[in-house]
Amino acid sequence: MRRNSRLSLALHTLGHMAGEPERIRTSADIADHAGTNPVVVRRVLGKLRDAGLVTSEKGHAGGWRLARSATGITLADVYLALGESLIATDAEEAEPDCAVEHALQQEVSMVMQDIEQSLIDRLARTTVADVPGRRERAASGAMDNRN
Amino acid sequence: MRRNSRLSLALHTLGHMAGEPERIRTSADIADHAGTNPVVVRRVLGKLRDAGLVTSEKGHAGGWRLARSATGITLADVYLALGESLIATDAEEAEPDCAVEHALQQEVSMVMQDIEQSLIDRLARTTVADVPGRRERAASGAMDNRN
DNA sequence: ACCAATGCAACAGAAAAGGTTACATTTGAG
DNA sequence: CTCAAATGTAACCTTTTCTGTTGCATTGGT
Repeated sequence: MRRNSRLSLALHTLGHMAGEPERIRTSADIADHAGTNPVVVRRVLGKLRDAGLVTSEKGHAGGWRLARSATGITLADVYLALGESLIATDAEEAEPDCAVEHALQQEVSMVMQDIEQSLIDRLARTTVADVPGRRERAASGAMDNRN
Repeated sequence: MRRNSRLSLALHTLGHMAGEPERIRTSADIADHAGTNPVVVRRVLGKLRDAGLVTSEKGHAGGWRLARSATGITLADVYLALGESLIATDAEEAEPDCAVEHALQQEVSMVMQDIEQSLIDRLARTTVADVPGRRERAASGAMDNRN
C-alpha cells in the first residue's frame, strides 16, 4: 500500500460499511477490496474495535460491522483509535545542557501539540457517513473550516 | 532524533534564529544544539533555503540566517518547504476492478486532501516568531517584510 | 464434528529516515 | 597567494518502521 495506509485503509473500509451497515464483512473480503492482506485488515480494524467503533464476531459466520451509526463516528475517533500522532513529538529524550535550550524544546513541543489538537478538532467535524459520496458535514454548526 | 524530526528540527532551528536574527549560525552549531549531525541540518535547511525562508553563505565566515523577519514565516511555509504530506495520500496505484470501488477511493482521497488543507490553513496562523516564548498569533497585521 | 472466521505471535522483506564519511567548491582571513 | 572554514552533494551504512506473510490456537455456527 501507500503512505498513510492505516488511516486510508480504515476510512476506505468504514466507507464501505457505511454503505451497507447490516452486512457483515470478513477480513478476507475487506482485504480483497482494499488490495491488501486479511491480517493487516484485522490489525487495523482491531484498533477500531478496541475503541468501540466496530464490532467483530468470531466463529463461522463471523466478521466485522459498524458498532454504531456512521453519522456517529467522526474521523477524529478513527484517528485517535489508530493511535496516530502526525504532529506531536514524543517526550524528550536528551536533556539539553542549557536551560534556554530546554525552554525552547518545550515551546516547540507545545506548538506542535497545539497544531495536533487543531487537526483533531477539524477531524471531529467529518463523520464516516460523509465519506462515500454524501457530502454533508457532521453535526452542529461546525460548517466550514477553511477560513 | 525522534518522530517528525525534520519539522521538529526546522522549528527548533528557526526558533533559535528568531531570537538572534543577526547572528549567522553554522550547520555545526545548529547540529550541536539540536543533537544531530551537520549534514542532516544542511539537508533540512537546504529545503528551507530553496523555499526562500533562510539564506546560506558559503566560505569562511559562512552560515545560515533567516531570509526575512520571523513574523513573516508561518509554519505552513515551513511545512510546505519540507514537502511534508502527513495526511494526503499519493496518487492511486492499482486501478480497482469495480467502478464503485474507484469512486470510493476518490472520495477517501478527497476527504484526506480536505483535511490536509485544513491543517495547512491552521499552520498558516502561527509564525516562527510565536515559537520561542512569545505567544502572539500571526494575526492579520503581522505580515511585514518579504525581502 | 467440521469448517470458517477472528486473534495473535513471529518473522521476512521493503521502504524511509537518520547518521556518517568523503570530497569538491566557495570564500574570507592572514 | 595560501590556508582554513564553511556549504553542497553524493554515496553508503544502520536503524527504524511498516507491510506482508505464515502458522496456529480459539471460537462458534451449521
